[in-house]
Amino acid sequence: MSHTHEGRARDAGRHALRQALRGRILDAARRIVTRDGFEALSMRKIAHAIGYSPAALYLYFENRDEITRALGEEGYAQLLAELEPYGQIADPAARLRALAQAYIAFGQLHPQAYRLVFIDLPGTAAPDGEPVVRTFSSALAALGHPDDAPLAEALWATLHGIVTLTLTRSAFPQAPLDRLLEAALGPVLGLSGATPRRRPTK
Amino acid sequence: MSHTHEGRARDAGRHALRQALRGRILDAARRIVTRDGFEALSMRKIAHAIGYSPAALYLYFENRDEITRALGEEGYAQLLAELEPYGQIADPAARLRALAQAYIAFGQLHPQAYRLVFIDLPGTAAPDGEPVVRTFSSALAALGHPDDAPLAEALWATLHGIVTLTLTRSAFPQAPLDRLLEAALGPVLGLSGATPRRRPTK
DNA sequence: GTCTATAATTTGATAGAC
DNA sequence: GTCTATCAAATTATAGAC
Repeated sequence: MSHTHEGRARDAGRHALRQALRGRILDAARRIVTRDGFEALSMRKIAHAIGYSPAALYLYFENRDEITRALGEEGYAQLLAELEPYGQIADPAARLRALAQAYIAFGQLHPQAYRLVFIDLPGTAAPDGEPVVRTFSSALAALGHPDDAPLAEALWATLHGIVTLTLTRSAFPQAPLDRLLEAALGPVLGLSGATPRRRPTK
Repeated sequence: MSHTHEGRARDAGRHALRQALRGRILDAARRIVTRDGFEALSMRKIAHAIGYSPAALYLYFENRDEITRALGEEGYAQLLAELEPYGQIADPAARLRALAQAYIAFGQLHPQAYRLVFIDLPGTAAPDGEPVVRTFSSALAALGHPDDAPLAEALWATLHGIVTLTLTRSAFPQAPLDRLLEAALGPVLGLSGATPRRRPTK
């Protein structure tokens, strides 16, 4: 055991190198998934992408699953990070609208990442509830729907449905996205007569 | 060429036998997908299940894709058939509610079929719009939302989101399903004060 | 029509040399 | 640490005998 001062320093160096290589492996894996989808990911392709042999990967990751799990957590964190700034908007209606738009935009911009996190990988059960739902919950509370968990989950389902249908059904949606969002959020945002952009009755 | 009377009769017989075997192949394939999921489907397993060699399947189907395509169309038709009776309900609100419940129930009862149709297989672009959307559209029209295509698509997205999140995220939903549905449909069904099952203000 | 045999790939993972 | 070589399994699909 190398528990001298020099030993510790050496260990720290090795650790940093190890982390660096783990990072390169994940980078390569992410590129493959982003470009060709989750199905196309294989240990061989990752190894080839970083100029190593397939066997070398097993020095840094237990197996393939550990790599995909890391990618999934990364993607989920990225989504939350993307939403975060919009969660700061003061006006509740504007906040909810912006969050919903950002959620859908993430799905459109990173379709493979979205698939990976919400379709391909088993849902990592969060301890204190899905963070996405909590984000929407607080916006809903500010809108006069305090602690309306069902509404928050329904809203999430709607956004998730819009993203996934867009990803998998070429003919969806027929209507423009902002009309869809309006239809989905309109009722929540309020208000009988306050529907924006109503056609004049002629 | 056997274009005699007897020849035609023989052809008809062969055709019937051929169709019967196609049916047995699809039955076996459906059982495999239903039990183990789309990923588990292989030509070998189908062949083994019906007591034939893998090569024999290629006499009845061009390739694996033709089989999965058939399964997909079948599953979609099954969903529509399941919805159909509820589409006949006279009262518009009851009709919409029943359709939504039936849609979700289908997803819960046939999770692998639902995955196959709406996740695993590329969406078969229907010529005159998604039949599911048309079903909801007509119910919405009867509810005072005539030709509100965005609303119908948003509703479909919500139901699709509920089904797929239930399928893929073990912790979804937290709220009971009927509360979710209420939250999703409440605004569409009407009505400011008409929310059913409201808690007494104490 | 059906089967046997097999080609051509691809995969995850490991043993052992260096 | 890294690589070469390889195992053990799968897969779709086809050629050719019967």
